[in-house]
Amino acid sequence: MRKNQIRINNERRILAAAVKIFAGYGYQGATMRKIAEEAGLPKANLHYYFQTKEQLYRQVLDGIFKDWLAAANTFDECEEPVEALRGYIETKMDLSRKRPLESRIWAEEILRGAPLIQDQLEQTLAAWLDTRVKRITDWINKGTIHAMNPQILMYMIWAVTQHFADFESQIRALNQQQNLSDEQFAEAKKQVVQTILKGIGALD
Amino acid sequence: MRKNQIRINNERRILAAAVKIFAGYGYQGATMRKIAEEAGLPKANLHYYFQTKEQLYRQVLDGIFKDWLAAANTFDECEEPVEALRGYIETKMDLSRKRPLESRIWAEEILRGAPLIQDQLEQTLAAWLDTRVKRITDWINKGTIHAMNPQILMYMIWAVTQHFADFESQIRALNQQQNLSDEQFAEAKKQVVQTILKGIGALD
DNA sequence: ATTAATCTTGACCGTTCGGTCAGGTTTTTT
DNA sequence: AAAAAACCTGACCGAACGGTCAAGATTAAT
Repeated sequence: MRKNQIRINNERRILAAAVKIFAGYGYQGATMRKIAEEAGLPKANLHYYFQTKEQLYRQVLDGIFKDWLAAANTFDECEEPVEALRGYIETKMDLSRKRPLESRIWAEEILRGAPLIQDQLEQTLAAWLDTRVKRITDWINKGTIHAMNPQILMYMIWAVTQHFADFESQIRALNQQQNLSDEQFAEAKKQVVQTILKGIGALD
Repeated sequence: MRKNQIRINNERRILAAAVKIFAGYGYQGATMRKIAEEAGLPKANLHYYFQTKEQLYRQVLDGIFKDWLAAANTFDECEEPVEALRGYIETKMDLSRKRPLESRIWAEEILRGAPLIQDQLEQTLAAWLDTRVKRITDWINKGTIHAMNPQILMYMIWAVTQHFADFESQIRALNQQQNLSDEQFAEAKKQVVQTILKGIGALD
């Protein structure tokens, strides 16, 4: 069942190029020509490995979705809200720092109304969210954090952490045309964690 | 200098249609045909009022940018951080609720690297941010709120408030395929204000 | 060594894109 | 009422799009 090495290599090359181009131009703005150029392959070759542009795009989205869900590991492993939420927020911040392109592709897909991943959102992501909501509800019932709507808390965490990837160009324009340095980003990460944890009453 | 009423009417119609189509499909995905259809005018007529697609898009962006900046009125008028920030956050939340299309167009523009509005970000928005940063710094020096990076606080506010417009389709998928009701949105608004104000030490 | 399977690619196709334009109609000015 | 200005629009254009295909090159299986 192991695929030929040639296929493995070329599919990886094409997917990597597709991530760059989709992130930079959006689904409609990305063209098979640009992706082919980025991958260093003739356009017809792309259609040999991926029949259509939409199919290629779907595979890119699938990869992103898996990273998305995997980021919750720390959340699940820790008992107390401070460790669990700090770990989750930090992991999501690191993901925004290391894979901003993927975050932007995801954001654009949602922005357009999630035409291709609505099912996954309603099924997989909804179930994923449900189990985390239950854990947060437990914390609230124990009085470890303030009473609140757990879903809205998750939205806030997603919004803030992904903002540093999705709105990178705006942040750069407001930071003397420089991307955040590692030090600045570390400061941002710390402040985000601190503000949210304090905001929900998990600290002090 | 007053323009003909015909021109005023048609430009408004076209701009309204353009907002819908640009928000729904993105800049590249939007076509002059779709905008013309939405406006109920022949395509050639659009080019009579707006020479190019890019020019039409620029005017849409300009309108959004003005609303963006105007939302800071409460922020400027209030003396104390609790009133000022609560007012600003609530205004931004209301804007997300009432004009989600505009928020999405803005988000997509930033996502693509702000190719058309980089200058405005670096000039106007940077100056705008600067004066608000100074006010927040004053509060910090007075000890009214915790020590922190004011810019990052603003990023957090923007991220969270705009998330409810930009990621509406994701929120809907996680809310039994229903958009947030007025009651749910009011709850979200309250929780966002509460979490941020508490998070920066402005409450208790 | 031969066959079979996989991979590669330039040339091509129908469609749709943003944009143009000539010529007619309507509105405003005189 | 006549002239001028503004407005309207079907038909058209070159360019670029996603996708196809036949024929050759390369690799794997026998």
